[in-house]
This record gives sequence, structure tokens and C-alpha cells, in this order.
Amino acid sequence: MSLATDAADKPTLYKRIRADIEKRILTGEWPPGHRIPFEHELVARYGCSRMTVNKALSELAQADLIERRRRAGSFVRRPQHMSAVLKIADIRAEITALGRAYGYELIHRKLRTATTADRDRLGVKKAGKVVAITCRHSADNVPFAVEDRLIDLSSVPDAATADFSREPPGSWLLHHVPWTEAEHTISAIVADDRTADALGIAVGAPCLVIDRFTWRSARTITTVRLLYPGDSHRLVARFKGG
Amino acid sequence: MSLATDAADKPTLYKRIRADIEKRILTGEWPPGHRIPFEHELVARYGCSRMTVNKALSELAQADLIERRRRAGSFVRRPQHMSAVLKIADIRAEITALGRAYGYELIHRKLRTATTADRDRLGVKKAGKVVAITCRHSADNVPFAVEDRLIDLSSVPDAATADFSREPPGSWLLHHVPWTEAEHTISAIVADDRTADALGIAVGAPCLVIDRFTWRSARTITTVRLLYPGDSHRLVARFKGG
DNA sequence: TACGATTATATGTCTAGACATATAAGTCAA
DNA sequence: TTGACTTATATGTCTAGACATATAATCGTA
Repeated sequence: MSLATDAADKPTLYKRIRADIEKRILTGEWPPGHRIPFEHELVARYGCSRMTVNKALSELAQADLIERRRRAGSFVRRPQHMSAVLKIADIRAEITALGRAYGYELIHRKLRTATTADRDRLGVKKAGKVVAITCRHSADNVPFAVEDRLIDLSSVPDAATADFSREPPGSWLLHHVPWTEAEHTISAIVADDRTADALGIAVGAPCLVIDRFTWRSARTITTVRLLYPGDSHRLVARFKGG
Repeated sequence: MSLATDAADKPTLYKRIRADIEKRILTGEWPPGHRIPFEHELVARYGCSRMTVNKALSELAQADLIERRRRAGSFVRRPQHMSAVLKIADIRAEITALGRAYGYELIHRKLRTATTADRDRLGVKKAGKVVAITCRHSADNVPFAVEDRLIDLSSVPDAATADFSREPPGSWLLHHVPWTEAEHTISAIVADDRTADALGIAVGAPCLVIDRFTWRSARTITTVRLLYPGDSHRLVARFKGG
């Protein structure tokens, strides 16, 4: 036998405590409502100081796995809803991660003073300059998604001169406008003429729609609508929950 | 003036430190790559012990807002992808939260030995007993979603005798099978005859589909397909990211 | 100049205490 | 039985240290 190639790697004590408890919860050994041992009991069991078990329990509480109540103790939580982390990768990264050839094509780009419709989409009152972009992403030369985007130049002035004929606006923004907040809305539509044409699918075929609105500290950055062929594309999210 | 009804509420020191730093990152004052002050500098600034600033920084690192490197310091992270937390509530809770009347109707329920198709859907090898359920959720008497579910009775034996004519299987499972893991797949289809009929929409209308596969420590629990009218229903996810 | 060894330092983990605070549980009176 | 008061206790936060460890920076050598 190869001796101890993966043995070593001793986790720190507080991580071991956290993992021990997490395992009992996830296997169902400690069901929701079960009171887990008091801190002083865990201190005795593991022979460490209270700060160490406190760190383990605090992290479990932060992850919503347990609930801590003063004077009462710590209890396994009953999950309230299915929760999923949806990782919406940069489309280029998403496609190359699948081992397919990424293609990008700028269909339309226009710099203009915001129209009423633009201001509505961006949720702004004043009429500043915006860039409107329509582009297409493809995988192995098959249309993967069409993107319809509006960027608020008063928040991202550099976007006026960026070269979106080579770099997709999503990637550009990801690297130039850090740490934003976003709201996503996912819905389904059937392809109209224009969409069917852009995606190379039949009129009336289902499409998955992601509308994303992005801002940073109350300033609108961009809004985008992504259209995917609905029967071929899938958003996958995995998480633990109830 | 009412004096100090909402004033007080002084947050603890480590929370204040964490909030201070988070604010600077989120406003862009400290952009990605920026080195935030060393622990000993924060100790001096806030006049507290290192454990206190360490707790604040550890939580920021856990939230992926900063990256900590030994000997080098702590740095504002550059987010790699848009990430969203998708809260998929229990449908009853979701509808009542919207202030609408929830309606539930069991369309079909069958207890049977798993067919080949069933085993395929559940991802199990052996042919045990399963419950197949089809039901409909409505809001203000308008169809909201149809649900097609399969429950593995070898994992959830109690489901054989549960009364799904009154309680939706999703709610029942949420309260009887705690802390599971799940994988979600979101896609779009157009309504076929049966779906159009069940949802009260036109054949060919878009539908949003959520397929969910649920298990606990390697044991299959249930698999479900939820169909929503795609042009009216929206999944909303909000999060901060890049 | 390039590479290898040494050193300095910021973070990672941990301790043995401390006081604060919310609250479950017990006590007592109306 | 109910309500108000008291008490005990588990968690929440914090301190002033400690040693471990990874690694950036420096220094010395080939």
C-alpha cells in the first residue's frame, strides 16, 4: 500500500468540531429541533477552550444550519425553503468550461441619449447617455444566447470607448465594474420572428429568459436580457436545504 | 420628537468593523486588489484586540468579499461570476406571501413498484416502492403550477400513508424529511395538450420548468417537475457579485 | 544573473480567563 | 390560576497574550 499519501492533512480543531456536528445534522442523526450539546459540554468532549467550540458553532449558525438561543442552547434548524445558489458565469467562461468553442458576434451597438424606454429599463429619471448593445454568443458555431444590453454611461463612462466588437460587454463589465448587486428574473417566452432568427430556432420555440438589473450603491450600472433556446439550455443550481 | 425609539441599537464592535470595510468595498472606494489595512493597523484604529478584528475579517473572507494571504495581507477580491441565491419557497408559502388565496388539488396519486422509467427518474438501481403524484397549485383560483412528483418509499416510508389530498407533497416533505440536498435544473418548454389543459393556457404557450432532484447522504428522496406558465411566472434572485 | 537559504511578518489557531445580556425556569403573591 | 419578580444559565462579545505556519522579501552564493 502507498502509505499516507492522503492521510496527513489534519484539519484544525474547530473545523473538526464543525464537521462532526454538520455530519450529524446532514445524516439526520440530529433532526430539526434537536438540541446540540452545550458549549461547555463540547469543551469537555474535545478538551479545548470555549472560544474554539464557539467559533465552530458560530459558523454553523451563520450557515443557517443551527439556531442559537441564549439560555436555551443551540438547536438544529428546520429549513424554511429550498434554497439554491445559481452561478451565472460569464457566458464565455461557461461555454469554454463545457469544452466547446466560444464564438462572439456584435450585432448592434449604439451610443445615444437615453430614450424614455431606456430610462424605464434602467430605472433612472434623468436622461443621460447610454450604450445599447445587441450581440450573440455561440458554442461550436451554434447560437447559444442572444444578449440585449443597456449600459448607463453616467455610471460607467469608460464603456463609451470600449471595443465591444471583440470583447463581450458582460466580460468587459465584470472586469471593469467590480462588486455590484444584481437582481435576476427568470421567465420563459416563445420565440418571435426576430428572436427565432437570431437564435436559429423556429418561431414559437420556447426560450429561457434571464433579465438582470445591476447596480452599485444606488447607482444603475446596466440591464441585460439574455435569451437562450429553452429546450437545449439549462440552468443548474445545487444546494442543501429543506 | 419621539426620543430614541430607533436610536440606540449599538452594534457590537466586530460588526461595526465588518460593516465599515464592507461599505468601502461595495461603494468602490476599495476596488478589487486593494490591500485592506493589516490586522495590527485595525487594532490600533479601533483600539481593540486582534481577535476582534480577526473575527470581522474572517467573516468577510467567508463571504468571499476579501481574500486573506499569509504574510501578504488581506485583499479585496475580484468576483469571478454573477452569483444569485434563488429562494424556491414552498409554493403555498410563496402564494400566500403574495397575498393571494392558495388553492391545491390532487389530480392523481398512485403507489406502485418502481417501473424502469421511475428508476431512471429517481436514479436508483433497485425496484422498490414509489408514490407518483400529480397535483395543481393555484392562486386566486387561477392555475399557478402543476407538479409531477415521484417519492422513493424506501427512503421515506411514511409517504405511503400521508394524505396528499389535503396537504401538498412539497410541504409534507419539507416538514418530514429535513436537511436534504437538491439539484435544480431550470429550462423552458412549450405547453403540450396535457400541460395546456392543466395550466389553463394555450397549447404552444411558453412554460418555465423546474426539475428538482432531492437526496440525503446518498439516498434518493424525491424528484419533481414543476411547470409554470412562463409569461406570468417569474423567479427572482438577488445577490451581490461581479 | 539566477538560484537557494534565511529571515521577517501577517495571518491562523488557540487559551483561560472576563463581563454583558437575553431568557427559561423558578418563586411568590394576588 | 395568573401575573410579576427573581435567579440561574447559555450564549455573545471581548481581552491580552501565545505558538504555528505560510510566504514575501532579503541576503548570500554560484
